Amino acid sequence: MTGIQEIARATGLSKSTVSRALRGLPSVSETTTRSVQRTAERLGYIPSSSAAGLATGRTRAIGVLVPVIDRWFYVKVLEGIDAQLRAAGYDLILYNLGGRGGDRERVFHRSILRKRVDALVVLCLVFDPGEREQLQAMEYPVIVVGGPGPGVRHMGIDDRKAGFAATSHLIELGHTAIAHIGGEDESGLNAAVPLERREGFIAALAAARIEARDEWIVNGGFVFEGGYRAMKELLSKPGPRPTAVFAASDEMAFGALAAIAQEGLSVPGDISVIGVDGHQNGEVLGLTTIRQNPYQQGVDATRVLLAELEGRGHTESFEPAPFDLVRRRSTGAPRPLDPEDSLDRVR
Amino acid sequence: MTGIQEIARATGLSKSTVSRALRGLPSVSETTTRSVQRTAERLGYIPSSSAAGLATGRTRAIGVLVPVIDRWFYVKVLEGIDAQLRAAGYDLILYNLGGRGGDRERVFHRSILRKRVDALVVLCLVFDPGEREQLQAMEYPVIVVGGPGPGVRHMGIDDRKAGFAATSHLIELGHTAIAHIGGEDESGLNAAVPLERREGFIAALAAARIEARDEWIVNGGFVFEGGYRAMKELLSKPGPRPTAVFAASDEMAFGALAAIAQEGLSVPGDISVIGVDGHQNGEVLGLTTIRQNPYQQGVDATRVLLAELEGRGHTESFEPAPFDLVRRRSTGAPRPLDPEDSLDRVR
DNA sequence: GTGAAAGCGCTAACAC
DNA sequence: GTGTTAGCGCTTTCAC
Repeated sequence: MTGIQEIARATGLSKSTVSRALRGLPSVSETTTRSVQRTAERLGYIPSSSAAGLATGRTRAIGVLVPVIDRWFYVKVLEGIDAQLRAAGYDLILYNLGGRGGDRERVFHRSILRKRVDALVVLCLVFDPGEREQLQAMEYPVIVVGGPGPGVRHMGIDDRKAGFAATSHLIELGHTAIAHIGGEDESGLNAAVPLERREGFIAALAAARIEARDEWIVNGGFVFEGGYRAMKELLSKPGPRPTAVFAASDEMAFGALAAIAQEGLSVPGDISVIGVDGHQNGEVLGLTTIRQNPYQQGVDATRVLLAELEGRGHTESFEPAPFDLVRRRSTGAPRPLDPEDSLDRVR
Repeated sequence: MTGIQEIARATGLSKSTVSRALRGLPSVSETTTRSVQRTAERLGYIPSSSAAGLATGRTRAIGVLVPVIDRWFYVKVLEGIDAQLRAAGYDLILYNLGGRGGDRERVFHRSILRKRVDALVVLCLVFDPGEREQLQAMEYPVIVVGGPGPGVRHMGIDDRKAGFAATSHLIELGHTAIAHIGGEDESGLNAAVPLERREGFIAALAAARIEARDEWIVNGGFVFEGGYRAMKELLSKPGPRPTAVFAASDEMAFGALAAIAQEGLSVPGDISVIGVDGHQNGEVLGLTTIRQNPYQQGVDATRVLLAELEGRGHTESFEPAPFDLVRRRSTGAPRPLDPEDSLDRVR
């Protein structure tokens, strides 16, 4: 009900001065500013973001486009973005594609295009050419966190290297029978991350002259339950059993650990497990992992966008985000070979 | 760049007709509507939500206020809200308090109060009187999902009954040495939920004439790691060991299971565990739980708000949301007593 | 340091 | 079914 106008009337000032005072512009005398603020408070003034948005062309809101919400990585990035936005006084509009086929069309055609936001952070999505065109068309800054895609700059770890590092860790421990739980991300939304981690896996094997077995590469869909099922599948296969598993995410690794425990096997005695992410629960569970910092990635991405909105600089590409190996008790050297095998060797 | 005006010019129609056509109002001829839409498409027209918002007083956005993001329950409710909002063409603005002390002030004074949203869904928060006043002041509909608080209507399960049901299940199995992992929600934001579940626990014990032991009520902060630590604490205490544990959330129950496994004890042989929530991972892990449906609660809450925004009806209070007991392998009868005890009994 | 006036892009009476 | 006319509540030149 109360607008800037009423405050103007009440203070005997003009609308413009009130507006300036409310925004804390330096061109207003301190006395005036204080008086305006008091009056605003007293009258219960509530600014209208629509009006301000219309006048300035800025919404002071940033959109975040996520494939699905229910995933550790996305939540952590979201937290980082949110923290940064809060500090800057921006609001966060959440666009959830909601999994496979979760009408991207709607998001691209209706929501995002409404000039609701000043910029967009996209998590782990690869765009089709039409969508890229759309993004280009609205002129605001866009940044992808999490998986590289053609035509859009992105921020995140080098997933191929991460996969390589994880696998190399297992190899260094002496493993040669190594499986991989990866997968099409079940949300079907970004092929890049799972693919690259798998490539790293295969490259590491190749570098050690270990043959990759197709039947030891299974799909865990990047979720706990998927990791569990994938591990069960690996354990139930005829023939030799892998002595180590590289899971492309910690959540899948947790599932794998659950499956292993349920089968009465021990970790790392029977099987070593390594994940990727640095999920906090890994500490308690003793999961060795390739740790990254999605929260920080969210923070950094947001910083870049905010800087651009304020007209300071523009960055076209970024250093890969850092990751490191955290050794815990889920990985160890493989069991010494069976007696007969050993004898074979000795001969 | 392109506004409704340009379309008017290009089609030779008036601004108003274009506006109507764009919104698909029935008072416009089909021919006109189609022509307008084509032209809009051709010119790459992007509507301005600020302008529409200013003119109508509606933003077509709904705010969701969460204590923290990183929690299964909140994420599920969020998913439900989001699905409903998408269907209705509304955007979702996420206000994250970000844990204890996560400047509520900012949210209340700056963001929400900017008329950014038409309505507000609040997850599990209890407001202080000042905040309630604020909420009242801005006239839009508010609904709380998850924990009852004074002065605001809410939707969710009866947490006291849930706690009672969980504990009763353990008692029915024959347990009398029952511990509780609950806690101040570490985000410090809503006392109601943990308190009520604990009350239910105590009431169930009382109903069975079992004495509640203070040292068997421990704080798990509603997170996995907290559940783990709480369980460790319980196991390390001198004196008799509980034969069953009621964890106030599944995430804490998972942590408890991890701790139990790590101590070399068996479930439910040595200790039974029951949780609350119906977390999907509980299926794989075999966790008995009091299942609720936060997704649906999100959907329902949003429906109520949208209905009110469209002027159809207003509901002041709701039936408690349903829950049910899901029996899985984490609970069972306690071990028969020790021989000597049995002898004692026999005598 | 402050004010007057124009206008951001749309919607909503009200006419016709 | 379509056009005309006012605003919605702010910001922003441009004056003074």
